[in-house]
Amino acid sequence: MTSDSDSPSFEPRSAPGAGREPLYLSALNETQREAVEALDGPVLVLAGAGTGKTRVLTTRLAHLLNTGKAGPGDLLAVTFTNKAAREMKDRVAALVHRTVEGWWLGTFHALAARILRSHAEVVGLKPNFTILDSDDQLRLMKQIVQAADIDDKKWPPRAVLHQVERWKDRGLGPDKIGVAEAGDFAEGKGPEIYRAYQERLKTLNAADFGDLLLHNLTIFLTRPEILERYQQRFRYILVDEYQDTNVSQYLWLRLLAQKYRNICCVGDDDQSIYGWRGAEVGNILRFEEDFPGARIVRLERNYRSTQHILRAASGLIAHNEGRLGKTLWTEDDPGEKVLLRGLWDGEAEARYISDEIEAIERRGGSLGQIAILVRAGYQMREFEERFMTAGVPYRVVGGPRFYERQEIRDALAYLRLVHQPADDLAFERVVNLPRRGIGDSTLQLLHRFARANDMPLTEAALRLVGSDELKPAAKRALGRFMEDLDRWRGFARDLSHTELAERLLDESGYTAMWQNDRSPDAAGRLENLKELVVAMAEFETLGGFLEHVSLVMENAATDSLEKVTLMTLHSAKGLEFDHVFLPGWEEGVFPHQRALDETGLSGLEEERRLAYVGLTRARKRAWVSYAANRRIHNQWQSLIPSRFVDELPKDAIDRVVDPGLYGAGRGGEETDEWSRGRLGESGGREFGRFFSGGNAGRSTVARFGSRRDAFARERSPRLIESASSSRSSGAFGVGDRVFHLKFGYGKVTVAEGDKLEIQFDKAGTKRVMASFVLPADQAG
DNA sequence: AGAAAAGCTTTTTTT
DNA sequence: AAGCTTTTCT
Repeated sequence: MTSDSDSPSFEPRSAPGAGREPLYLSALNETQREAVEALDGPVLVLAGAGTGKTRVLTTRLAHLLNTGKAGPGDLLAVTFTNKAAREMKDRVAALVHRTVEGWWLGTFHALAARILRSHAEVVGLKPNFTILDSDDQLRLMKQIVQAADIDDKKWPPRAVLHQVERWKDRGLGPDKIGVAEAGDFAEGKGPEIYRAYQERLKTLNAADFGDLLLHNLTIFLTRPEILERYQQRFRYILVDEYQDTNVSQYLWLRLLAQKYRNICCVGDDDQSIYGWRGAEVGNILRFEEDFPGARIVRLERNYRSTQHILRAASGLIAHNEGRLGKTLWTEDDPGEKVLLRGLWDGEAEARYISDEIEAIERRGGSLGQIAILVRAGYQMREFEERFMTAGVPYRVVGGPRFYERQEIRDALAYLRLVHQPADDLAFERVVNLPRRGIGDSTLQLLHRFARANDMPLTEAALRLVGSDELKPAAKRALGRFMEDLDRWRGFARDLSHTELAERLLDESGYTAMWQNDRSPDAAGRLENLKELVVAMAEFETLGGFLEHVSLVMENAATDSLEKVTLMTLHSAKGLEFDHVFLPGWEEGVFPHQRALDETGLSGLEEERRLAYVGLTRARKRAWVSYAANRRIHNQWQSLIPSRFVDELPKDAIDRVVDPGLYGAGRGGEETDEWSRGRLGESGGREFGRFFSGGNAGRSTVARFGSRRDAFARERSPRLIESASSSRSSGAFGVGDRVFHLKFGYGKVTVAEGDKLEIQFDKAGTKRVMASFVLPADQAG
């Protein structure tokens, strides 16, 4: 993953302080070494992209242990993502030749959850509280917003939830929201809604992500003796990606570090890309104020990219104001210039990139070293389709997640309900799934009763079943469900959690529901349910498993096959690839329109940092591309190149623009010249103003839907025909023999809707679209 | 009650 | 294009 993964191994026997210095130290450059050896006192490491940040962090941990200054139990190491936590764990384990299980090394959220479980009662929770995911949060907020009697068209629950989360990110509880802060948001009812939301959470015995940190702060501030215990324990604190911390994470760290002041934060202000989630670059800027006498170390030597790539990235980021300022340099070759390409439309762009990929492959490049980094998830589809038709193996990182699938969430709801009876959100989800004859009217009654008595739905249900409030049919149905629940909770005591899951899914009729379902994806869902039970086996307890699910929502099983990686720029942070493609550099797409509309200049600068992150992922070569036309929300729009395109220093790029773009007539060179002139300096800035001007944004985008559709149909009638004709010949299933024009005969090994994975007799395993293959017996 | 059909908005990035 | 909500039909 990182360039310095080939670091020399840690040598436990090269005795500390005994003249000969450990190998892991002499492998560092001077500044890295300075950052590693400054063990005591506050240290801020400003680590530019590709300067060996992870190596510094892991070596520092090893060094702390090796010098005997600290044992594993004295350390707190915090990262942002699970990916980063896992990488640090792996690398530290390799460095010190021992397991790191049980260490306080993990994400902010995981560590805060761990602390909160130990002191839940301080904030009115039970230790088995549920951690809500965003889906649960939203459903909860919907209920609150409806009850608050405000116009939910004007104040959609989504937006309200977002605001509440921002308050939480800033460490503000409902009582700290003043009138000025509340403004006229949600008709001035912001604090009221926030308070209601928090009360509901408490009734549900649940916490959302923001609560994990916020509750920690409450515990630390109201119970100094508890804080003291943790301060004492964590003698040395390390923080990764410090530029992404929000206020409550910052406060959390500051409290914990207050006693020993041995805190080392590593970050890069130029890579701060989570402002929308409450991250405060300011945290990095004020480090010196909070920790007077802090040592600042700058890592500026880049070991990853070529000179041209670095120059392009540096030139771009130089357009931002308010940076701490770093100058990356490298001793690497100039390398190839960044290739900048303008194309007709999104389809042409995808085709161009897949052609380039095949060319790289022919030159002996490895697919695993190629990444396509997009601004937003919806941009991925175009590439997926292209890669499937071209037979380019690819993997999507951060795509639809296993634990977010409907059937998995349903199954989890059953488990949650057994584990934590007050989990109303889980109750609502499964009470009538499969159908048990418990309909809306029964549920409404149930809700009203629960609300009125401030009790969880389960308890309300029990009471109602014991009364005559319900119609006999509903009473019987609900009664049976409650009996079932009771029995399952008994299983939770007596059986292993995997057995529990199996019986639960079976006896609830949930499995049967899918077995009786005739829709094409039912089989896949049943498979997923089996997989879920298998995944559970890796955990000791049901609670442990549920914790994992809510905190580590990640994709299962990444195979080791060589594949092109497709992901968002955000999830690419911290990774690197030989070849990086950056498509979709158009105004409104990247920088994203909403970033400009909602946060203006600071939003734009964050987008620019995102571009910087993208470019600096590349080791050998980077491609930037933009399309003149693109279908967005099912409408064709014509787009102009991103302002970032013009901010790339001319001497670091090669620019090729397809003829006929941007309204010019047909023809090669002249058109090219025209676009260059037009899009350079003044042109680009002029266009840019339309978009940054706020309300003007969308209206400047030309629309020509029907004309373009006709054009597409005219141009490729055969493609459309073949697609529809093969669809009529029926879907393919696993095991079918099929024929593909390019790859010949093969057998279907995986079928996901119209995406197939086929084991070809001659060409190996490929992923292709169903519309491009025929049943083998019809091929001729 | 429940299913099917017909509108209607929606889409940034993630722990 | 897809998901969600509302309406309509059985």
